[in-house]
Amino acid sequence: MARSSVTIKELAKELGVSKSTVSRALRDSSEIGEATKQRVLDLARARNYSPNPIALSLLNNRTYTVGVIVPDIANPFFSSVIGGVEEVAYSRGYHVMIYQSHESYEREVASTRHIATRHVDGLIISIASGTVEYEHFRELKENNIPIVFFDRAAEEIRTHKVLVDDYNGAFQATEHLIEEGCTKIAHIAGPQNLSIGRNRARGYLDALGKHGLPVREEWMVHCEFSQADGEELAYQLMALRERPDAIFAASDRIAIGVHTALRKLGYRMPEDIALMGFSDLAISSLLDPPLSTMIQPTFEMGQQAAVLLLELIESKKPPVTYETRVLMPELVRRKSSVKTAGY
Amino acid sequence: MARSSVTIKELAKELGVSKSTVSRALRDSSEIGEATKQRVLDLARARNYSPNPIALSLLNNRTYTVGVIVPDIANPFFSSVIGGVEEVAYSRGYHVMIYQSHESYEREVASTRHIATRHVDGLIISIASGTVEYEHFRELKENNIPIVFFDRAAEEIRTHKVLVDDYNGAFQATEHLIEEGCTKIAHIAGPQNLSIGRNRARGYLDALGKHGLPVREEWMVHCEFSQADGEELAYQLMALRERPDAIFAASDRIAIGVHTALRKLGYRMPEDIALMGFSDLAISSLLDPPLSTMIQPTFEMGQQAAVLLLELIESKKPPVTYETRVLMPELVRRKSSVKTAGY
DNA sequence: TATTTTTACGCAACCGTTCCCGGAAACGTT
DNA sequence: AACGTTTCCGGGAACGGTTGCGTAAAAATA
Repeated sequence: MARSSVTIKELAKELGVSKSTVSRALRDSSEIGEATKQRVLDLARARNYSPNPIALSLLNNRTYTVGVIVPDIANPFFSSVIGGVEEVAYSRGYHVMIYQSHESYEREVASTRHIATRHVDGLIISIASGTVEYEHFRELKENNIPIVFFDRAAEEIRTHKVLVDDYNGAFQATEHLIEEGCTKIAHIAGPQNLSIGRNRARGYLDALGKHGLPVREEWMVHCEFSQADGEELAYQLMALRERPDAIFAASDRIAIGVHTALRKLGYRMPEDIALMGFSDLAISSLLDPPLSTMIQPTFEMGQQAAVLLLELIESKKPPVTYETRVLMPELVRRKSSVKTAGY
Repeated sequence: MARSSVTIKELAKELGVSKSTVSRALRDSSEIGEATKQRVLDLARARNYSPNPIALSLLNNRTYTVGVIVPDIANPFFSSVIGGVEEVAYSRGYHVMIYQSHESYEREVASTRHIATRHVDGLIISIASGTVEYEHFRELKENNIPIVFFDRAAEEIRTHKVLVDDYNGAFQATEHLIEEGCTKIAHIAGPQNLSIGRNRARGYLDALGKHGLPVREEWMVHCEFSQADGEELAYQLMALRERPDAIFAASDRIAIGVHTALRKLGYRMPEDIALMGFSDLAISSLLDPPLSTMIQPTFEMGQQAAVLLLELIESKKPPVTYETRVLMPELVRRKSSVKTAGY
């Protein structure tokens, strides 16, 4: 099946002028007479002409397309970020190609390489939890394709980054549990090869420290960002001789697993044990009891990432300094953690 | 920022041969001597050559890209379909560009046009609930860009379609409620301008008819596929003088709204009232009680749509006849509707 | 009126690749 | 030795645009 749209050459032949004249008339060049300019414009409109973007790409080595790689588009966190990216990209004439890494290093590398050969103008990415090597990002940079990281960044790659202040968020979350009167607070941490996993764990530890609460090794466990792992670890935690009176999960996915486990075990939240998640999942408010969590500014994160990327793309020379923007998550108090009156 | 990769011309100059020779050697043409072929291949590997896909696109009017337009990528139904599309597309060397219509007719038209000018090889789409005009699809067909619809199709456009048997699914769902002993079954239907809305409503009505149950006008209401609407309408239904003893919601989203309302009102499910949704949302199993629903073969739907589209793209001439594949949804019995023992 | 300037357009190269066509050298055949 | 075949490779057009440069005609100036 072939494409059929009108070309400049056809317009030119029909009007009896050269294709350069048509091209210039279309771009409203000053060196084309008013009369011919009108004739060209009229015919172009009549024939419903639109320039071939592929030819343009070939000419100026630009595709007006940005690639986005996320672990999973079904995750509302990522789809919301993508929404933000799309908004600013589309408004500035760029397309967005979305790739999924499915948390796999191999697929991330494959997608990155694909993007490189596809001559995408730039890449916005949140790295997969399985990624430990960053060579594929260096290759991109060597090809002069700018990158912006969001949420999960490769620390050693120098480029713009848009992050959430996971440390502070976790700190706030933990402090909230403390304010609710909990003293034996456990943490189910995320993968420690991801900075978000490490930072949330640090925030937890420092909050405990600030309030002089004990840090017990057996109360701090870690796993993948998965519901199944969360449920599993909740059983372990509650089986301990010294039970925690609160669990702070590093993500809502984990927290939902914990939630399921606690209900199965017959615990009441928050009376018996308080629960907090991280990164609002929209499902979280539907649970019974609804889950307290840290809301992340996802849409805004996408917008900012896109703004930074387009800046890189459109500037002639590499910037002198790279920027790291840090956005603040916000505490949402729901029933799973709020013991105090008034709720 | 410019791209930097090696071109055929550069390889040719370095080897002292013509670019046609290099091109042919790379494609392993039989009319190039073994010796030169090796030299070319070696240098190409050393210089890390990869052909410029843009130039290729320009040449044969192909982009090896398929567009996908869905109302909302955050909806697991659609993201799962996209997963299926990606799987077969990638395995056959195609890229996938994802667009969101956000249920808006205008955005759907804009995306469709965009896709047309972008010279995508084909389009896979599930139309927005706000779409009533199909002119933009005709334009695509005029440009010889093949389309495959999934789930929500434009009936008057002749092309391949992959649908779910909504009629039968709704029929099964309703029959299931009847088997559980419900006799006063209400239906919250979806938008009636979408075939999936209409077909599910028909399935509901016919199941009632088959079992000789009354069809009461006030027990059949309709709204958008939204949680808020579902909650709203649940209040209305339960306020009726003659209360239903079961509600079949046309989608899980609606059903979740109903679920919330019923709990707020103090009803027990399924004892006081049974509830069924449609199109498993993954959240549905986490509700208390878990929601019965009709699982849709989403991933498979994506695969089939992609297979059909690639077939259209790669065949020279338009097919003599267009195919409509109908996939069967599957009943999932959960607590919200199962009164009988053994659960 | 002769000369210079401006206006308005065409020619051709270019982006990176493929492919048709044509031709030189090496080879095989009588 | 003369001729037809292969084998192997280069030239150049084409895809659909943009753009630098050259130039004829028209307009402005002397």
